Amino acid sequence: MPNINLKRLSEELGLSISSVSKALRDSYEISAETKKRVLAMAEKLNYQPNPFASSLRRKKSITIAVVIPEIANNFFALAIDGIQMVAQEKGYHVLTYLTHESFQNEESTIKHLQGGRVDGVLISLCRDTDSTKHLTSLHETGIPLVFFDRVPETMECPTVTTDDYESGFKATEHLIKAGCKKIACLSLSSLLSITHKRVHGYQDALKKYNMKEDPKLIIECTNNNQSNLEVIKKLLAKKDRPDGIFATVEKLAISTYYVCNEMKLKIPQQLKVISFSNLRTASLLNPSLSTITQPAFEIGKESASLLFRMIEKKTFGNRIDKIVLKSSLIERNSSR
Amino acid sequence: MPNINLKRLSEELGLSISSVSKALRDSYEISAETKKRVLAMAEKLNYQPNPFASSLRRKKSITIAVVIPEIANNFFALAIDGIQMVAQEKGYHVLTYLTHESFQNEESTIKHLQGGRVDGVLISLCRDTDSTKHLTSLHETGIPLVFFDRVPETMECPTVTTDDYESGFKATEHLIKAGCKKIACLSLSSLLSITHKRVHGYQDALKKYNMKEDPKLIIECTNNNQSNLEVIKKLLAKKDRPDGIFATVEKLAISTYYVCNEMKLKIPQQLKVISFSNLRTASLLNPSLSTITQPAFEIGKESASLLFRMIEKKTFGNRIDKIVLKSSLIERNSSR
DNA sequence: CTGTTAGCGCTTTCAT
DNA sequence: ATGAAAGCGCTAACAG
Repeated sequence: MPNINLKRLSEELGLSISSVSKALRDSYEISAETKKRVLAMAEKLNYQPNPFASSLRRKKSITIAVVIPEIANNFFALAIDGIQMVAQEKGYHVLTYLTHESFQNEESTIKHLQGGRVDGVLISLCRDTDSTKHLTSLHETGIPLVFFDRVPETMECPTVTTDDYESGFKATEHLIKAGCKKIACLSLSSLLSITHKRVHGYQDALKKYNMKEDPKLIIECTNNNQSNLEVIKKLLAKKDRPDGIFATVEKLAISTYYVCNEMKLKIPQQLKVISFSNLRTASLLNPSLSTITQPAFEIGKESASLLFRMIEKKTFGNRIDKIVLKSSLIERNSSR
Repeated sequence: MPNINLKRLSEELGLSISSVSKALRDSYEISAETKKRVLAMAEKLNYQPNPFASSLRRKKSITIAVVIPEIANNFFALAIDGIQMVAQEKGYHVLTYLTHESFQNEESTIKHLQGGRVDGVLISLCRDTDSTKHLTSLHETGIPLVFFDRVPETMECPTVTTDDYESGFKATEHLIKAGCKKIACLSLSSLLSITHKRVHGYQDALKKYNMKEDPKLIIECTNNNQSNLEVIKKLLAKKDRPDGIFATVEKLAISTYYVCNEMKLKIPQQLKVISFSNLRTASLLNPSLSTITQPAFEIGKESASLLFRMIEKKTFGNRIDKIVLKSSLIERNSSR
């Protein structure tokens, strides 16, 4: 902890503590002359205000929290980048919490945040979240809360998402047009808004092209990578294996690549794969991969901007913003 | 901010504030009976302590800061994952700051942290850092500081790094053994410990195999992606272009892939590339890529563990830890 | 324009 | 075993 505080500064300057405080906050009550002296002395002694004293008194922390399932994930890393950019502009600090897809972690994190440690919370739900009690409880304490990407489906709240349904539809359509007759869909969890909607788009695309939907082809994966690999392997080992795969999240696409690699299945000749992915180098490393790329950085920026509007009460009364951004479909020569 | 505090709790229970406080901290001065009552009431009213009051009083924040150049970067994302894991175990909060490779940002961030907002700092320097004044200043306030990966070379301090010199040596040797006659080296900045050491390894490998070192083949890149692309393009457009490239950081490898893609240069037939990379899927997407992979997650864990040892004063007096982990060289069929 | 004063909510002696 | 009281460092009325 720093040992040089307002008291010390004021003694050094022969001023009262409050005058020094006001000078430092550039109050109109203080003469330009004094301000200069104070600033100079603060600089000289390398004065750094104690943030806790200030937060305690002013009842604001100049800090926001970001709660996400994981960080070693291109989407979330980019989103955080966008969030940090906005936060930095506003002079806010950013606390990051990882839930590792565990509802328990999410719950306890949110509970801790009710202590007033932050002025606002950005959150992307974990795959197991099936209750919103902790979230409404946080909301009730008056702390602004914005959901991004993985949002609750049964709660009125501000959200920033992408066009999941449309993207799922288009991705599937892409595979159909590329000649696929049997398309599997890898989903994370039916509880999750994103996969739920993406799968719905998949189903409707099949319907549109009069392809019958086979429930066994919609595979709900777990949070265990090993078991996901096995399930995918089993799927692709079948004689009548699918000729197309729609992976609703990047991680499952990577698992698919891995299995194909192991089984010597050629993409796209033997299996066409399309996935949500923010692996920006994927098509550089393998030019035949089609992806749906979310504007992750923009999602981060939009979410943070919305949150700050709420913190600064610049958003009206009980208006609830729902921002939807567009993903981009990057089609490669998978039809070749 | 929460409205339910110790005062309210104590009124509800008919106890004094201090007794309630002690009960919640499980003090031996309080009877088991009372503790139970207090805990129950705290639970019932969903009491969350005000972290600022506590921090102000106890002069500790239960928070650490992580200062890194960027987050949309596989190495740093994984490192943060490791850091968060340890921090979470210890019940600490994690503040993240991005410098975006700007020395100014780094300086002002470090300066802010002198206010006592955190109990310790983990930092990986930005490419332009050429002074350690801000760092020694932070150190002098008594806040424990651990450097990881990008560490200062002119300052006695605890560090967690990988075997950069050896890896650079081996990577270059790999290219030489694969038949390369003219090997270029893409460096980020000579100010940076990691690239400095990696380039040194490159130079010594050339020496060992009696290949003359051409200073024009050691290319110091900038923080501007566009201009890096142009430099690489120019390098590869030459009639006597190199037949091997050693990229000291992942970003430059990706730029290289990109240029090769554009110029229709085949990797590895026409150009062998090896790079530091934590793009775990690289070889999945293109099986001919060789990489040096750093144990990023472990680096994060080790750094955080070391920091906590320092915070808890479990590390002796003026002992300075220097932890070096090993990278792994993943050799692919680039010699074919 | 400057100073005095009363807390913010919590921890921690020190009494009882 | 419990309570009274001081104070962490800062801000914001309110006086002067």
